[in-house]
Formats: sequence, C-alpha cells, structure tokens
Amino acid sequence: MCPHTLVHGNTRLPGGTPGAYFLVPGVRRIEAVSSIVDKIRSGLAEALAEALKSAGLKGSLPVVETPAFVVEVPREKENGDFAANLAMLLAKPARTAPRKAAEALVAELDLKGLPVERVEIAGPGFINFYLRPNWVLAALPDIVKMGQSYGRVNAGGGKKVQVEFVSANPTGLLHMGNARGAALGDSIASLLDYAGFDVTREFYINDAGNQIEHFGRSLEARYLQLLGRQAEVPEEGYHGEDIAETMRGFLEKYGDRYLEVASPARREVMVKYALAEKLEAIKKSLGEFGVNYDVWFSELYLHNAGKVAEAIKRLRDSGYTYEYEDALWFKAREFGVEKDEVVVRGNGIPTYFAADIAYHMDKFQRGFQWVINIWGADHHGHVPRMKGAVKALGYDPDALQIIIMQLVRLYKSGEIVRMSKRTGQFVTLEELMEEVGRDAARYFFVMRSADSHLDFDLDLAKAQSNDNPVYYVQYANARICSILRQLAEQGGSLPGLDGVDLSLLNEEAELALARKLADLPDEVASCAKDLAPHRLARYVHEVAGLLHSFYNAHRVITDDVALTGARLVLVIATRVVLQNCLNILGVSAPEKM
RNA sequence: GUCCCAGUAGCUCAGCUGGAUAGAGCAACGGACUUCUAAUCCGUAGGUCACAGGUUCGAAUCCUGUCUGGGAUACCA
Repeated sequence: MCPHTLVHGNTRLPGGTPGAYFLVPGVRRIEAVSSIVDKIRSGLAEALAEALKSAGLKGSLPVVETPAFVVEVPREKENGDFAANLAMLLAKPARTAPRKAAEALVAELDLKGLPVERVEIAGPGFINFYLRPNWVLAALPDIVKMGQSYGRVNAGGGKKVQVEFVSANPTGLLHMGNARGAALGDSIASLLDYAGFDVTREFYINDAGNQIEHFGRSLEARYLQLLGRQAEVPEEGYHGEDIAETMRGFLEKYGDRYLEVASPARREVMVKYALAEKLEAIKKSLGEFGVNYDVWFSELYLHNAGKVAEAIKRLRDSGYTYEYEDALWFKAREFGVEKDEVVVRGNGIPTYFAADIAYHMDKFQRGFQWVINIWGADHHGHVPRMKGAVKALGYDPDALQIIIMQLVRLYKSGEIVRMSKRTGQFVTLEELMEEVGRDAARYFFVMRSADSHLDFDLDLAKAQSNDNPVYYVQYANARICSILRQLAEQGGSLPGLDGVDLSLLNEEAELALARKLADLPDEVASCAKDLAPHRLARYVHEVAGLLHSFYNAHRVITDDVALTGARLVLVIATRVVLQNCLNILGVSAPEKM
C-alpha cells in the first residue's frame, strides 16, 4: 500500500446502460460495459440511428433498415475521437454514394447532451466526431472512487463459468508448457471474474489409467533398485531422477517392509504415496506462481463414483455407441470427426476418453454454463470428438470452449531443450521462477496470444531481466508511489475529490493518459470476450508508457496547489488502473524498485 | 495423405473477427538527469503483411490454391 489512499463515497458499480454487447457461447446475449467511453459511444450510435430515420422520413435518404454499424475509436487522432462507418454500409441498400449518405445523416444529427465539438465527413465516408478536449476527465473521479473495483463490468451477469487448466499428470514436476498454461488460465479466470462471471478454477488430476500403471511399475523398480535388487524401469515408464528421489523418501519411511509384499498391492501403496507427494509439490509450485485453484478434481473419483459407467450408459442408451472386435466405440463420425473412437477397450477397461467424457458430463451436471479448457496443442486432435461427445450427451457443444495453447519451445545456450517427462529432461516451473522470477515469467507467458508458438530463451530472459516489459509497468506504479511518499514527506495532503478542479489538466500528456485510463472497462470486457489476456498486457504497457511520458514532461508536486491536486488525482487514478491490470495478470505491483 | 496453428521491421510479437497513412518491445543511431526514481523520456531509421488469385466502397484480416515451420493423426494420456 502506498502512504495515501483516496477513499470517497460508495464504491458502487454503475447500473446497466445499453451499450456494447457480446455473445457468450451457449448463453444468451448479455449486457456489458458501462463506462464514460461506452456511454458516449452508444449515445452517438443512437443519434446516428435516429438521424437515419429522420432522413428516411424527410426523403433525403431512402427508407432502409439500419445496418449493423460501429462507432469506433479511430487509430489516427486526426480522424476524431470517434468515427462511424454507417454511411459506407448504406452505400448498397440505399444505393447512394457513401459521402452523400454521410451528408444526409449529419444534416439530421441531434447531438444534444453529448460533448461533441464538431462533426466531419472524411475519407471514403466516415463520419468523424471531435469531442471537447477534456471530455474524458470526468472518468477520473469515478476511477479513484471505485479503486479496486474499477474495471469490473457486469458482462457475465454472474454466469457460472469453469476454467480448467494445467491438469498436468501428477507423476512429475511442472514444466514450461504447464507454466504457460498456468499463467494463461489464471489470467483468463481473473479476467472473467472482472467481467462479471462466477468463475471456478479447476485442476483435473489424472490419478487413474495407464500412466498410473506405468508410474507404479517405475516406482516399484526404483524401490527394488535402492534395495540392491535387480529391477528395471519399464521403457514406457518414468525414468526421471525425481522418481528415484521420491522412493528414497519412501524407503526412509517404510524401509524394506514392502520387499516381500505382492506386486499389485505394494504398487498401490507406492502410487498413493508418490501421488500425494507429487501433488503437494505441484500445489506448492503453482501457489508460489500465484495460481490457486478452487477445485482439484480426481479422475479416480469418476471411476469410483460410477460417473464413467453413467456416461457410457448414457451414450449407449442414446445410440451413439456400437461394439466392434470386443471394444465399445463412440460414433464420433456422426459429429464430423474422421474416425470413431474407442471408449471401452476389448479388455473391458474404459479409455482415457471415456473418463474425459464422464468428466465433462460432470462439469455440466455441476451447473457450469460455460466450460473453458486450456489444452496444449498436442491435444488438439481431441477437441472435435470431445465436443461431439458433449453433444451426444445432450449438452450444447458451444458451451464447451477449448483453448488450444501452442507449445513452448525452450532455448538454452542457443539450443533447443527437448522436454520429456519420461527422460526427466525438462526445465521445471520451480527452476523458471528461480531464474527469471515469478513476475517476469507470468508476464512473459501472458504477453503472447495462446495460439502463437512461444520460443522461450532462458538466457535471454535472464540477461534481459532489467529490460523486461514487466519492469516497465511495475516501475510506473513505483514512481507514482514515490510521488505520494514525497508528498507525505513534504507534509502535503491529498485533496478531497470534490474540491479538485480537473479542468486544469489540459496538457496533451495528461489528457492522453486520462483517455487511456477511461478505456479499462471496455478493455476488460473485450479481452474477456475473446479470452485474450495478452491484450490486457499490452494495454497496461501502454498505460505505463503514457504515465512515463507525462512524468518526464511535467511535475506533479508544484507550488500551484490547485494544479498539484488535479495531477494527484490523475496519478492516483493511474495507479488504480496499473494495479488492477497487474492483479489480473498475476503480477505484483511493488511500491519501490 | 488428412486436419489444426503460425508466417507482419534485423529479432520477439501486437493488430480487438473488414476500416482511413500497418504498430509496440528489444537491437541500431542521435539527444535529455542541479528538479517527485534515467528500470525513464524525446527523436531518427527500419515493411512486397510468405506467394498467387478471388469477394467489395475498402483486405494483414474473409474465401480458394501454393510454399515454409510446428503440432495432431493409438483399444497412450
């Protein structure tokens, strides 16, 4: 915490104003944001739609249905604060040149109540709106008052959404791919939380099946080896040193008492012991990475509780299975998948796929309206059949959204490091945090979109740690805290919000910063809609940049009390935005650097 | 073979599902600390958006091919 915090009035979220909407898969249209930016945008859109109607009545334009136009913020400032493409979309239905349509619209525009200074028609037919320069300052008091809740929007309407991520095999340590999934999943969950969803973070524990069988045999072999017996870790087993380490611990605790116990029984004990230890380590690592789950869901439970049998029965009863060569097949081809898929093997044991179907059935049974999975690219072939299975069970396949995250390729000393659990060669999450730090690692992973391949150069990440963009953002926050420390040292105090004259902020750097701060709610809603935390990382980087520019050009604490007060409100609002964004991205916001 | 992802500045990547003159960060070059933190700022330079067609007022973005890189194509998980 910085020495001062402005607390003022209620921190109430504004009510729903009609504005931006977005669709959530499998869910109805949901009302979204209500920010100053959004109010103006929707005000302009409404005025334009009205103008089109008036023009139709007066005959200056043919009567046509209002096309789905947008009011957007132009990339170039010269093109105004907002711009509409309505006239260009009218070209075809109204059989009019876009610029002529624009003229007819502008003639009918009624902009009362909006801070519009002038309207221009430009380019191929854009209608550009130029606002009074300081219109955006009205956002600042709200930001300061709302504090931690600024940026929260009610786009989700409390819908229950589950984000399942990492779900690594609990047979080893977490590697770089898991780390990326952890950073991504956690940020997406936070983003959805800010966007007004009821979010559950979940980790699926693969504590059953073939892998566990291999795991058990590997543990057993290590145990025997440690006791000087002849034994070999099976080829498809786990060869990592960590497995041997685990069994050394086991040996210390239980000695050689399992030497004479029959194989399947002692393997069960060993698996139970090792899984508990591994899972604890995974929890600990993720916790240190800033990732905390609401639910740790066991695959074994699905088998024991009869969920797998239930899912298979439901598929069978609805005619989506058939038997062939002793195995039970799911008719995946009916759902556009290339080939059918085995759910129960010839030996009677259900496949991993069967358990996964049961797992997703259970998710929907628990009432989630939106189910998000984050999978590595190596699982992408699994997507269509999983969606098919969901549909076969009678659920909406669009309510299941699977984010395919491209794999991480690790470079060390200019060479690719191959990652494999079985050979035990990989860089762990722990090592990563040790080498580059938690904040840098999380920011690095979340900076890039999920579907872009990620080359992670360890040496570079270490060597460049001071140039890492995360420090750039954190530094902006630290600078603001420093200003507030200075203020306190000089015996200054923060002004009450009511007494501040924000209109004193008319420098370009001040207005540009304020403008950017006003975007956060829109930004959150948009990033949440697209499940794209990397855009928020970009946004916060821009906020930091604008703060740095402002900081270098102007002083906050000056002899001019009124100006100082106004600028304090500006930087405190900036700090709110920086901290809220960093919070969503799982990065800390230190006061001093 | 089929399917998925990617191809944008020297490098790493954005580009918000079709908008106006394609943007950042590193790296390069030239400037700015007697003042709230220089982990910063200001400026310069850098492009055939892989390639060829198509769709339309308008394409890096959409559709069809081709090329390159990665991944997936198990009664593994």
